[in-house]
Amino acid sequence: MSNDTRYLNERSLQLLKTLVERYISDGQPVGSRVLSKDTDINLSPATIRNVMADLEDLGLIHSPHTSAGRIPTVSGYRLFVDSLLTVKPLDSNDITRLHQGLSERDGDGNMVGIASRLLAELTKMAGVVTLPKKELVCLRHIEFLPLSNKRVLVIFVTNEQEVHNKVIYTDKLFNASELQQAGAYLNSIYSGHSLSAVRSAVLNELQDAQMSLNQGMLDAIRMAQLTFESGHDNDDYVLTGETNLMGFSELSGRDHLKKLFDAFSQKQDVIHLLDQSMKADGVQIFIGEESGYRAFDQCSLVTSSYSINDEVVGVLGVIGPTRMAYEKIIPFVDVTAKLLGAVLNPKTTTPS
Amino acid sequence: MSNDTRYLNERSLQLLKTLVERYISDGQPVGSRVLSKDTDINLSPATIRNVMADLEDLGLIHSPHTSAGRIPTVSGYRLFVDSLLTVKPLDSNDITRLHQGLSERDGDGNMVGIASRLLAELTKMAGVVTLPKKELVCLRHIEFLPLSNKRVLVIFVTNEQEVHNKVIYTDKLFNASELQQAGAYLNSIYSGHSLSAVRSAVLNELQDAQMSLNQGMLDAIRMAQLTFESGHDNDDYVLTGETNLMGFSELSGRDHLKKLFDAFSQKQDVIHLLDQSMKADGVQIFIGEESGYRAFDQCSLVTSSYSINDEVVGVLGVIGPTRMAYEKIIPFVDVTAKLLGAVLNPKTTTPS
DNA sequence: AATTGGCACTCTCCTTAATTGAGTGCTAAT
DNA sequence: ATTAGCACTCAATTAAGGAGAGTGCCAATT
Repeated sequence: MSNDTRYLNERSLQLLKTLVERYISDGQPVGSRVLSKDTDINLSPATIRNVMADLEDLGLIHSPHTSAGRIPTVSGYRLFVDSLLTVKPLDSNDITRLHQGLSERDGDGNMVGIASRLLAELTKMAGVVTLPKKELVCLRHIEFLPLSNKRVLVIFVTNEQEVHNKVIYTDKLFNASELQQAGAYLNSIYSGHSLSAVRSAVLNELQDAQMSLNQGMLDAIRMAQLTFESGHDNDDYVLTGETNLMGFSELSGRDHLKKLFDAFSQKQDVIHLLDQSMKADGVQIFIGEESGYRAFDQCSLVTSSYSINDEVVGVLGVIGPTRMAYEKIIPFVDVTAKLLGAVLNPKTTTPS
Repeated sequence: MSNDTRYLNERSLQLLKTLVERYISDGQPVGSRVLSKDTDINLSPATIRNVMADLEDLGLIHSPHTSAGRIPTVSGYRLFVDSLLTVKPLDSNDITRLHQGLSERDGDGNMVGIASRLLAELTKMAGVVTLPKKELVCLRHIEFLPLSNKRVLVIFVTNEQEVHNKVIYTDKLFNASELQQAGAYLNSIYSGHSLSAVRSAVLNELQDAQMSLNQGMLDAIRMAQLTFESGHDNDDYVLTGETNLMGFSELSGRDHLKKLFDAFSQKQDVIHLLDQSMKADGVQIFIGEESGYRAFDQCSLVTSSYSINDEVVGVLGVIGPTRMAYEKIIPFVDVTAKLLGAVLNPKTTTPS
């Protein structure tokens, strides 16, 4: 199972590379004959068979059955993406679409959702984007509107332009102008602070119960507490384009898709997987079983963390079949992550 | 093809009813033998075969092939839902879930999205909800925040608690307090008006160019125009739970699902279909080909319009296989529509 | 020593044929 | 009007027989 290139000469690697490329584009096990024609090295099928036997011994390829061609194993894919892949520059069409989508947003929706949709739409696979970490999301503006029955609609804006809203239940009845003052007060002291900073500051204020606070301020802080008290990020990520996965024959093994979609709605496993790639920055790839979750056995996940001001705040990526065009997807995910980071940054202007 | 009950005696109808029920629950063509055992009328299979032959002549049922049982035709289903169906009272669990979901909203999201998700989740099919008509959505609050590069983030609240946001591009640079004043001004004159009223009022103001307006007011009105100028409702409906449809074997005829999902993303046909049921109020049902769109051949659509203050403003519904449990879905859609209407109503308190 | 042609072998896929079984329609008996 | 009986039809399952693709190995070639 060693995927060390030491044991392989140039020619074997070249052959492995074209084999993987061929399998990715055709989806059929590739045999010695087609490989002999496809590659520029002129070798007879027999010779190629010898090489392939070696590659199989190393665990890089295997045949589904005696008389089929070979397909890459997970290790084979791994070697391919790590050492053999020639990444293509990003399609210029895609670049424009990305820029457009992330800067001119026409409809409702936050950037995270938009990014996810773009990933899915342009790759024709599933796109996933985690919500930015609370510690690094900063509050820009908060506002309260009265509803019936002591309920209050809270609207708050984070980072550059992410709008959130939530309904809270207050202890007493407030009128519109009281709420407006509360909002103004909170804006004056907390605007620019991270959400988690606001949360702990609020808790402190309430505990200390300083006499320097008048009733209105106390009410305001109490409302802030209700607003930020616990996960407004129940849904830790936004996943779109699941239906794109239906098109791939290798995933349509009946309950395979079912399992996959179940995993998506559990969220548990996906979150864990995405968390892993939070640590490293740059593009990371999970191929097939590497993820460790059965539901993703036939899938690959290409992720990249995205950052605000050089601090990693979230992860985004693409989920598709193992047999995906890595050379295009990798730069695509990379660029998207960078653009999303830029557009979320509250301090810089978005690149035009 | 007459589905007039005149031509059928009580017994035939009873038989048709149990046949449809049986087919809905089992998904298998039902033959004379099972029908003879299932129904309380004691009849031999032979007799039942005679009756079935009659029903087939009337176009209410048909066999897929010589030696299979019978399945209902579209007309058969139609007669069933129109005259034979015994609607079940709504499951009490579902009622609680609906109430919870539509009153306590914990996360982000607007009511339309929430309603759609509830429909999908509780019926295990696909849920769809159109956005309320602009003419009847009233503006409650509007607010502007500065972004970089002459861009302005607009946040506005409609009806009771629907939060929208949008980025507009202004002609000149505004600072935060200018924008705040503009918001205050617009709130004072337009709050409580319908969106379309605001739009036309704004246009008038700009054309008249009355001297009674100072520069700040003009700027405010100009921004209102940018905000409401054209469809912020590009996406005319919210569809969720598409993936639930994957589970139904009768839809999984390979490209059948593909066609269906294509239709969903086109939106065109779906919108047209939903518009039709906007006219009537109460629950409406499109069975199979009745919809007129090939993609929905194997689907039924159960819809109901929803109203604010007795004015129909939108439609919501459920999409599933023709073979669905109408007796449960119909009241479910009905209730959901009423609840959504209530919760959107800006003037009343939501029912606890 | 590396490469190649030749050949037997294996295994999937496709087609054809035979068997089974569920359900019908018709007819004659009740 | 209902029912039992019976011949008939047709999908679904199973079995068997190629056809085709690709391999592994060995001996011949460079």
